[in-house]
Amino acid sequence: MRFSEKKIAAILRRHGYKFTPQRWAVIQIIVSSQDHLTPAAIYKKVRQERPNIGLVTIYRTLDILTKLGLICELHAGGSCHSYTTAASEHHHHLICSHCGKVVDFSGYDLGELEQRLSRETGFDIEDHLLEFTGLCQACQKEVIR
Amino acid sequence: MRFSEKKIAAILRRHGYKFTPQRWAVIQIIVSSQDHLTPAAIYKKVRQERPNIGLVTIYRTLDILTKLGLICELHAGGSCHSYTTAASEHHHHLICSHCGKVVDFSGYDLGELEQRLSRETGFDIEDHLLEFTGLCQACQKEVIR
DNA sequence: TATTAAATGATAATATTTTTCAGTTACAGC
DNA sequence: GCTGTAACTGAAAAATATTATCATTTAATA
Repeated sequence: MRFSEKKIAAILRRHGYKFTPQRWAVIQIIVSSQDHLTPAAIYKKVRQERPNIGLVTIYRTLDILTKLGLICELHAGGSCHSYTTAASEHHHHLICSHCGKVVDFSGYDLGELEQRLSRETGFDIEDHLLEFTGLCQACQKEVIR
Repeated sequence: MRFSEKKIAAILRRHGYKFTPQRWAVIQIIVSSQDHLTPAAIYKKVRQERPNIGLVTIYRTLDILTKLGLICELHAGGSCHSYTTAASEHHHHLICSHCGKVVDFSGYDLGELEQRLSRETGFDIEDHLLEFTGLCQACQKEVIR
């Protein structure tokens, strides 16, 4: 229920954004998809329900949703500029390189490594990106390698 | 000496590519830069020495060098489609979000996590991406937050 | 040195993202 | 419920980024 209409509306308003049917449509498409989608793919899907929506609105909405932490970008496996639901507060991704399916995982602590790196390099570390790619169970059967 | 002219020439030839002055120029620019560069930035720099080089050659060379594992793409901190030297066999990155400086690190083993994820999700994991972002020592002094 | 497959640069085509702006809409305050 | 207003939208154009095509040139081999 993290992405109920009410909840999303509240989050947007709390940050000074309006809750519009266009934004809601974009969120629904991303949340209801198992895999990650590019802006163009989201545009295509959303237009099936709202034929008048503009691509620019997609880009603007993706920016806002990313800023609010409701969705996140993927990078590994050449999937730059693809988006998926940000299911939990802090998490990492496991991406199927064949079907694009995304599985979240959390509970892995990089704190110790972060401290080691800080100590060794003098960096003040702010953030990190950890993603795995591979074949999901379903695709392993399908793909002959 | 990992990127001596002789060594690079040998690697290219071994894989059926020719060693051209254009390719050597691109490699030198990337290797001699502390931070990561976009194709456009590389183009601009290389043109100072070879004004006739085409942008297409940059793209083609980046593709080849990436395939050969001599350079690698960065992703964290909005730096998608930037390239840096692949200094060692297997390594991860620490990227300064202010000046773009890249520090490599290795010796951190994700094998255990990988096995846990494999077991829990059924994925056959092939690859991963681990990058940290933060402020390098020099930039910490400069940037007021 | 001659041969040839591969690489180059110019140009055009395509794809992606951002900007601009006039008209529309959500929503806070009445 | 209405109204005023700031925020949002869609269309079009502009700006960027990337890829394809092709005639010419070049590196590498014998």
